[in-house]
Amino acid sequence: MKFSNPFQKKSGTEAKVVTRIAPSPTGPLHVGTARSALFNYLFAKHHGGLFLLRIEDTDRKRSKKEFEQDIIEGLAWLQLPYDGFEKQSLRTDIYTTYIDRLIDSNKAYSSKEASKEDPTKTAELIRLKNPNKDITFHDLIRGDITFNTAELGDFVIAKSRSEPLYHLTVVVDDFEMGVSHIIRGEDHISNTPRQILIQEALGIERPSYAHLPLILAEDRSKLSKRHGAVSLSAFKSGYLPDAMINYLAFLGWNPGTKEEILTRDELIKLFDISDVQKGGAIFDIVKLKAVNKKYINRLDREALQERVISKLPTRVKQLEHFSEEILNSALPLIRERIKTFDDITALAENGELDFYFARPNYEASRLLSKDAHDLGQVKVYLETLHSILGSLDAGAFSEDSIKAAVWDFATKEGRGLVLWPMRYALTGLAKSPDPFIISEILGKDETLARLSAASAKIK
RNA sequence: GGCCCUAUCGUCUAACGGUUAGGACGUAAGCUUCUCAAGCUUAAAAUCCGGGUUCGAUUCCCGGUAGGGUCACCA
Repeated sequence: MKFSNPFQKKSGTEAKVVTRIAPSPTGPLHVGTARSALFNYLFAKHHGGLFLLRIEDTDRKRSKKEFEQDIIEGLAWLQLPYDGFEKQSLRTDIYTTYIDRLIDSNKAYSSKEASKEDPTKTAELIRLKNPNKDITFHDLIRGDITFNTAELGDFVIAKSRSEPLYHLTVVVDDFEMGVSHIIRGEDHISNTPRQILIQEALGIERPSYAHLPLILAEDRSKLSKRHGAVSLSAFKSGYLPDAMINYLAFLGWNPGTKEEILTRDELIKLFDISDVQKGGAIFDIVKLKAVNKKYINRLDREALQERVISKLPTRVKQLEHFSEEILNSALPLIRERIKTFDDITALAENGELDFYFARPNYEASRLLSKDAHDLGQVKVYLETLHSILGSLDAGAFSEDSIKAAVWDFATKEGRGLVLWPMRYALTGLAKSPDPFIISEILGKDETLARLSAASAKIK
């Protein structure tokens, strides 16, 4: 018994590489599935082929529309477009045809057995006649793998003619959709011999296989819910999709280039399935953040400003001097302080951004640097600073000119003794960017005003 | 437990029989405008163990050990 492949016939893609991901919508899109999608995508595009998405929702009870949505949105966020889409719940008739053929050709049989759910009832089950032989298949990453299928028995391929089960639907769909390369997680290795048995019973061609190493949690166990953020959607608010793609691509794969920040086109060009690692890799959020930072550094100013504004708590946006102009000049400073966009919110909540938009509040004694004891002296410094900066041209009130004007004086008196109170007067913070750049951002008038306010605090 | 897969710095990895075992992240120290951040420089840090094969093993083979996956009328 032979089946022709409808997909290949109608699209004339005989020699083409076709890959797919086949998630079941029983949970949100997992980072492991996302990486699987990436590798399938890279492999297909490297070979000028097609990448497909198939929702495996034959288990009606566990499948949820919202999870299907999450999977689709996740792929959209990552910008991994698929060239075809199928949903198994819509394809029952197709599976029935194949089940009938299997039964008609005596490769499978219907059997009445006690139901597993309710042992008092009997249920119909369709089982494959197992030829009980060794199956060896070639894995593009691991080489030949051999299983003795005898221990599998006559396994169940459908609950009834109209209720196909996973192994049957995968085989049928991969064939019907013309999938040439099945690239999936290592946890599917032991499913492969069953699926090959079904292919052989159907007389259809065996696709190529590649089993990806698993993404592991810190303790080297399979990454799962109990290890925290494993849903891709958890990364949408803080991370750039390109950064996620770049990081995921390098988890279990490496092009051997010195550069580790690569564009999508470069990844596609360089991707080679045989370079994929065999051992599992720990999902390292710290490294992900480092990659994300590199991408944030490359983000243009407008895009960054947009992200910053969306992350700022309303409390900060309501500060008296808040304006997008000031925010824009503070952007480089904010950029170098964040690894994810969520860090912006954290910064704001810690009060580290307030000084840009409001006069700081603090006790006069805080104006004293670590080694200083004389507040009266600080007052003199503050007044001197005020007069030095006051003589500067407001139009050229820049980081460099401010620094040039203040530097000699500060060096003569002791930099810490002068610069600490200057910075504190401007920010009210023990830790902050340097006083020169802050003065520039604040502008001449506001800088002078804060210096006066500080010296006024000292009696 | 059966079957299957895997094993290089803490982590991600390079090396495809011959290297002072390289890089990145992280860590430490130093430098750079007071503090912080960023940046730069430097440092510490690995071939799981035991046998083979070979003139020579991170690399090939075998065994052990360890870790992982899988054993549904889920996918």
